[in-house]
This record gives sequence, C-alpha cells and structure tokens, in this order.
Amino acid sequence: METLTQNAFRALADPTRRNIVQMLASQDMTIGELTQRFDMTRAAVKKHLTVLSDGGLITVEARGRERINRLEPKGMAPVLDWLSYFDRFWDDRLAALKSAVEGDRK
Amino acid sequence: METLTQNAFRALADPTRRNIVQMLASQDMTIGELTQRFDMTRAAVKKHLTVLSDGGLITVEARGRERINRLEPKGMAPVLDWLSYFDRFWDDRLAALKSAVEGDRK
DNA sequence: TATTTATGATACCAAATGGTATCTTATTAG
DNA sequence: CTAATAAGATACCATTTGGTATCATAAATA
Repeated sequence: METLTQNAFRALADPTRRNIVQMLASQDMTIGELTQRFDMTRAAVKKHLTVLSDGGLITVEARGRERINRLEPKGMAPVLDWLSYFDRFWDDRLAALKSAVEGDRK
Repeated sequence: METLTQNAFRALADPTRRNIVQMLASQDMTIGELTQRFDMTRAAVKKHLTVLSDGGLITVEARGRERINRLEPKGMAPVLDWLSYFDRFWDDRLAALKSAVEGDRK
C-alpha cells in the first residue's frame, strides 16, 4: 500500500488531473459533466478520478444513478506539509508567515 | 516541450526524488555521495537528477571531475503558485495570511 | 415493463518510467 | 605516463501509466 503523501503527489503529477482539480474547485461535477470538458473517453476520466480519490483529493457522493465528485480540502494536507518543510528554501516570505501561524496555534 | 509547472510536479511525484530533495536541503552533494545513500546504481540516481533538473528544482555545478548538485529554490515557484491558487480550499487559514501578504506587496 | 441514461469494470495497447549493465570520457593521483 | 576515480551515454528490460473499446449494472423515464 502506498502512503497518502505519495498518492497525493502522484495524483497531482498529471496535467489532466490538475485540470480536473481546477474544474472541481469551481463546482462539483459528475463524470459525465467532466468528460464533456475533455477530449477523452469517460473510462479515461474515470481512471483519473480513481487516482485523485486514492490521493485523497476528491470524494464521491452517490446521488441516484449519478456520482457527484467534489474536491476534498483535507487531501492536500500531506502535500502542503511536505512542501512547508522546505519553506526556507522555496520562499522565505511564505515561511515567515507560516511560522507566525504555528505560533498562533500554540 | 513540457512546461516548467508540469516538469516540477512530475519531478516531485517520485519518492526517491523527494528524498533527494530532502537530502540536498541539508547539503549539496555529488552523484557519488547521493548514490551511497540509496540502494540503486549511480545511473539510476543520475536519471532522477536529470528529472529534477528538468523540473528546475536543482542546479549542477561542475567542479573538477565532480558535479555538485544543489537545490534551486526558484524551481519550486510554479508548484507553490499552482497550489496557492487553491488555498481557499486546501487551508482557509493559510489563505487569509497569504492574501494579507499580497496586500502588503501592493 | 421496456428503454434510456449514468456509471462501473475489464481486457487490451502503446508509450513512459524506473531500473540495470556496459562502455566512454575526463580529471586527479602515483 | 599510467592508474584510478567521477561522471556521462546508451542499450536494454519489466512495470506502470494513460488511453481505448467493450460489456455489465443500476436508476430514471416513456
């Protein structure tokens, strides 16, 4: 079994999947609705959704015969956590803010 | 040709490469030094370094017959930028702080 | 009930990926 | 100059990945 961190990073590695994430950020969608917006089959979109689900980035809610796919904010936590460990390298400014937040939480 | 964003996300998708990034965060290293710390051949490590370089996450400086690999902070910008677009989903608290920063910059 | 409609599941395929082994090149050390 | 050392390049291999086509199932509708 893979870790959530690995599955989340893997999920974000594909441009189609990042696109799906962006689309789901504006509104929840069924597979059918997503497929309309891509030049690929429903089966291909379904596979991408499975990878996103494995990464914990989306959740699926059954509604009648439809499945509503929605963004799962908590799923991004492992990615943000991993990246924040390097804030001092990636972006000093953001690092300062983050440490300020950590302080607030105590 | 792929975009920097795509290459950066792809580079981070592999656990060995994220490991390399963590190692290079503590100190610059040659391929030989990195290879000692992994259970794989130098050629395999070299391939990972090429992917990291394509993603703009590391730079290589020739020194004699050695090549010093070091972390390139700027390379993470496309990833952070893409993620920050979704701050309001991933982490409302962080989003608030970020927007405060954006305000400061004006 | 019969038939659409929305989705899931599976088998299959080409290309990309992560790895090895091997050979070459360039620099440092005896 | 000759060895040894550090690294690059390439061919090759098994597995994964992103896609299709096809078939099965469940729910809404005529």
